[in-house]
Amino acid sequence: MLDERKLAVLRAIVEDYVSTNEPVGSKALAERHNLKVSPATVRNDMAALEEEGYITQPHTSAGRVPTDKGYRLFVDRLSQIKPLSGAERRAIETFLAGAVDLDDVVMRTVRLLAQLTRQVAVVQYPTLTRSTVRHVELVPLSERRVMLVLITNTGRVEQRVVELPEALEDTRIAHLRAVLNSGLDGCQLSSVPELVADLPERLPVEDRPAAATILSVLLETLVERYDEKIVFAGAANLAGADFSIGLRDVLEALEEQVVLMRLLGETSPDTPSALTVRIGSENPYLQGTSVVATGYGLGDNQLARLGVLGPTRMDYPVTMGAVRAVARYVSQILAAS
Amino acid sequence: MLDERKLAVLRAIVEDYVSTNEPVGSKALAERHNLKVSPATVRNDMAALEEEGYITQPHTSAGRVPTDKGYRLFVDRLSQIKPLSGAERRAIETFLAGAVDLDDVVMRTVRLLAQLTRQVAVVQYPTLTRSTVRHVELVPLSERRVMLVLITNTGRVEQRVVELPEALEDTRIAHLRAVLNSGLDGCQLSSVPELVADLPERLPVEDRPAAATILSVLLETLVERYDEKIVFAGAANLAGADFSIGLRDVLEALEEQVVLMRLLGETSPDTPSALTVRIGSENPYLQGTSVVATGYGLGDNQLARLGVLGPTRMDYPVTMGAVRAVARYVSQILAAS
DNA sequence: CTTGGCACTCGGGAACACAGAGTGCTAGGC
DNA sequence: GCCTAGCACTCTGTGTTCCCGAGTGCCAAG
Repeated sequence: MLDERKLAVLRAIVEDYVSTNEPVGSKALAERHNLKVSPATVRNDMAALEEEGYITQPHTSAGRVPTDKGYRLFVDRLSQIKPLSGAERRAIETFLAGAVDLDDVVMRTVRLLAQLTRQVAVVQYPTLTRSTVRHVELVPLSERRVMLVLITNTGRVEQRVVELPEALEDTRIAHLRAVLNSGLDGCQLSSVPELVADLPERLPVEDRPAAATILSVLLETLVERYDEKIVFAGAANLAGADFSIGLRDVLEALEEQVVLMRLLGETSPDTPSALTVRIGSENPYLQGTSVVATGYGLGDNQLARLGVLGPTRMDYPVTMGAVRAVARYVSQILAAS
Repeated sequence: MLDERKLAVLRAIVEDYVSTNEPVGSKALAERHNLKVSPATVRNDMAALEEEGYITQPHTSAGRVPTDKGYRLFVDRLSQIKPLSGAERRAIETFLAGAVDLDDVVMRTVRLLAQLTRQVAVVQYPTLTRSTVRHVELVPLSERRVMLVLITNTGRVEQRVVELPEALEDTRIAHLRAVLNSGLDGCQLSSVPELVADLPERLPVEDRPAAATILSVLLETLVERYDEKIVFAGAANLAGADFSIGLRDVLEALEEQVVLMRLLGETSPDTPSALTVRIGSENPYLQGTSVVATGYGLGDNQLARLGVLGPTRMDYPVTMGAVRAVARYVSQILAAS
């Protein structure tokens, strides 16, 4: 049905349309790419491609524009991910290496990605769920108040102030701390609830109320952050772009953690570092936009996702290259720290 | 020069223009506000106001539009800050009260302010400079690595991983921790550098290298965050608005911490809770926009600033009311926690 | 000082024509 | 059987013209 040349025509249409933002006609196409056939032949192929739903014309007698289905075919079979230049790679490396803490890593990553792709970049904070406990700290603030600090292997720190039901001496807090640490150190966060279930029973009876309070806050901390923090940058890049939906809708979506979360999608367990590309209407949450995303994190243990959001008319090979590269580098940084 | 009626005309022009977004003519003006004079008289007054530079006409024979100078006079002398409704106040209170930690307080505040004003809201994190040390914690991570945690009276937590020059036993870390806390507890952050200057000398000589390393990181933490974190929300509200400069420029400015910082301006030491209003060209960093900002924080000890950014054509009385109210409530919340 | 009258100006929308790009179709050539 | 050249057709976008109406400034009268 679609021979080699028709595919070449489709590829040429996508490339031209992406770079010029204008419907591409048969004549210009035959000239710019050396297809070695006449415009008339190209027109026949275009008619076939349109018949199959890969391209469409905005109005009679304008050039052709790829449909979502056309972009999909392009991404899946007609294009190759474009690797970054050496200069870009070095720039990424040095820029990310300068980060001082997790906040800084995430912030730098999202800015970098936005700048590299000239799109809106979205980065999810490393999820607690699969990370492990590195340390639990209890800091007495006053007689009846304790600060609970949870440190994970990704460098994330969560803290909560806990109001105790009764005063607790420092030595008893120290004991509790020791018990918590010996029980939880190195464990996956997701397994913490089971591990602490019977903990109060192993304590002296007079410590149990305080321990129960602290534990309930600890569990809350785990649950609350299940739907993770997520940040974006590069909104300025939306200014020029034209979406089929309103700019306002896109900006609103960007400020909704939940929507962003769904846009990034889920990491497939078998191929954690694969790139996910959702094109236009394939995207259920924000039609008219495309999302390129991937998981990142420590080794195979992908902790979170990052990606970019842009108009359907996007340079997919370049964008995919940038997303993949940034994901790799930030994973390295996380592993090293 | 400007009698009562001319001022009334100016006020009417500002109010009408803000609500309709169209140049306002003499006839409509005489009708809508009962000025009890004829359009012709209004025209004479308008001519005088234009002569003085308070209003201008986009083109010959269109209505009049306030100039920056006109808005300035309106804000200073012709309008009253509009208090929020009871329902709004209660909504603010309950919404802010639900915050779990400092991040959450700031996040909720900025969203609230954006929603309330339908503009872009900007909130600076409470500055470290004037806040005080509540606790310093050293957490041994491994033999040669320690996590330094700094907790302030505003609930802010800063953490850094410190690589030690040599292994250090837990008991010696505990001792160092005790020394640090007894020396710094309750002190203003700005005075920390002096306080720790001679600290290594008071320690056993074998602890000094480690102590020096830890202290240098501690000081870095203070300095690094001097230019504070700052967040915004409500970018979607820019979609409808028309600035004299490009939307892209505004969005870019919003993502630059430094620019945001300058936009919010500085809190005057004598009148810390006063509202700052910068109108259009008065604003050196982002012409064509207006900024309404104020300090907030604990009592007279204003810690940081918050405000909104919008088009020059903005409902100043309402916006000022919202900014003032939110600043008060968030100050309360901070004081209580 | 205010008011009604009046001529003037200018922006914006409607109607219109036109050029240019692109198409589909058909007939002829390899 | 596929490719190509030619041709008539169909759009969109742009530039032009025209006209209406809102709004003004000025003047003379109350």
